Amino acid sequence: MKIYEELQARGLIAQVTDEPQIRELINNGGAKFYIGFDPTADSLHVGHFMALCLMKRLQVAGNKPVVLLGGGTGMIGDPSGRSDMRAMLAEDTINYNCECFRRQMSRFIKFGDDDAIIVNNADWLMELKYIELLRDVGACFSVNNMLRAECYKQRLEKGLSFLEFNYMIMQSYDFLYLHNNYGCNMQFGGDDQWSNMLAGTELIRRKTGDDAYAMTITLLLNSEGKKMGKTAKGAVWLDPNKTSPFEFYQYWRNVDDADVMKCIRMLTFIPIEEIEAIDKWDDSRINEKKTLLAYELTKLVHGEEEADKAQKTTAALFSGGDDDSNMPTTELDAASVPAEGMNIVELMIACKLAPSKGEARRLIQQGGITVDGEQITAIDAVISAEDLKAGVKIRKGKKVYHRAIIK
RNA sequence: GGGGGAAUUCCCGAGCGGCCAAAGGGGGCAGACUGUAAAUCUGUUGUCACUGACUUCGGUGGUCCGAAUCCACCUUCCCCCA
Repeated sequence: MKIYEELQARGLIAQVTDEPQIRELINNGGAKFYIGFDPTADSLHVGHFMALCLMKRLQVAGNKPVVLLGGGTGMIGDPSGRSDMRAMLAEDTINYNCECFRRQMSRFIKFGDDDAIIVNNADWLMELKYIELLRDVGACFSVNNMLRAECYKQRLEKGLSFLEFNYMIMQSYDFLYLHNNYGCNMQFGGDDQWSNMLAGTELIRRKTGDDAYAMTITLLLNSEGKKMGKTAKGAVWLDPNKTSPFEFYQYWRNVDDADVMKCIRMLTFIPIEEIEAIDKWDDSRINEKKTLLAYELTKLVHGEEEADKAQKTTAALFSGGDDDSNMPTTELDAASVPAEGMNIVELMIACKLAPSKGEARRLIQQGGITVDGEQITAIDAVISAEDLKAGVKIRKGKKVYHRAIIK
């Protein structure tokens, strides 16, 4: 199976500008393609991960990848598909984020002259002269058309600043620049980027007469149509300091039944034939599928060792083993613990299991707190200093485990 | 440039000068049921020294015994006309 067909089989392809051409190009390793990443945070997330995986798949098939860091476009902020304006980022923050991205990416993609290359659009966008750009590029854009773009729909109801309106032009300019200077003939991106990417191919055609292509990756949506990789607390990050491998593992272990196969297809590198076989498994093996998904992904992102640890810890917690070595742990300062022990409410605050004492009490009153397997019923319960020295296992609700120990 | 409207708690959104820590919904958290799923039902959802006190309704001042509510100015946003 060739790469295009594989991407298709995995359900990764959302939209393409010219299917026969693109198929031909990438199946024969003829594409020099780029994917842009705007440095909106100090860590990559799952959406970025999908793009990086795509990059890898295409690279293996002989195509040349270009990573574009959006040091310049990050100064503007992409309004596509958003209902309100992004917070404007300071230049320092953007540069810092770019550095973080670069470091994380090098774990997934091999950079070098013969491998992937990485560029930053700040290098050319920041130099642009306003009037010059307007005459050179601005003349090629129809405001009427831009306003019709799907990606602005929500924003036209609530308000779109001129700053953000220019994002599409900058992204198009990037494509043109990479086409002229690096021989890029294709752009990939999330499906929300479709309008921006089309504008780029259009601009290249107008300025150079060359054909360039664009293809978008299906956004990873759950069965309710919401973006996956988000939790109440925010995104699921690839940075182990922001989302621990255990949390990462748990996120995927907990996906809805309806979404498991889609995730396995789109996110893992398990061969298609195997995936088809897994898809035929009996419903009673649904949890096996989830475990597989969680393990595979954790392995890809954090490495085999971390994946093993996360899996072991999970087995211990949910199936009654006793390996708690990988559990999130709070080390208490011996001096902060009174000789007679520590109040449970205080302990929960110290472990950040509750943001306020009120909430800690509520959790206890509702029967949501267990210490070393015993449910706590009184809000004035005290955990003895001896127990804390040995380390206690606190469980909040069904799935949150935490260990507290005096160091 | 002219005219009109809006800003409330995590989000949306109600809110008579005192009975407002502020209706309702969403989301979150916990409990029951389950399979670490979904759906459903129940409780809960500002902070603390918790029958009380304190902080909160865009910002700053003011009126009043008392302000989310009234007044002035400021900031931001939306709509209509140009």
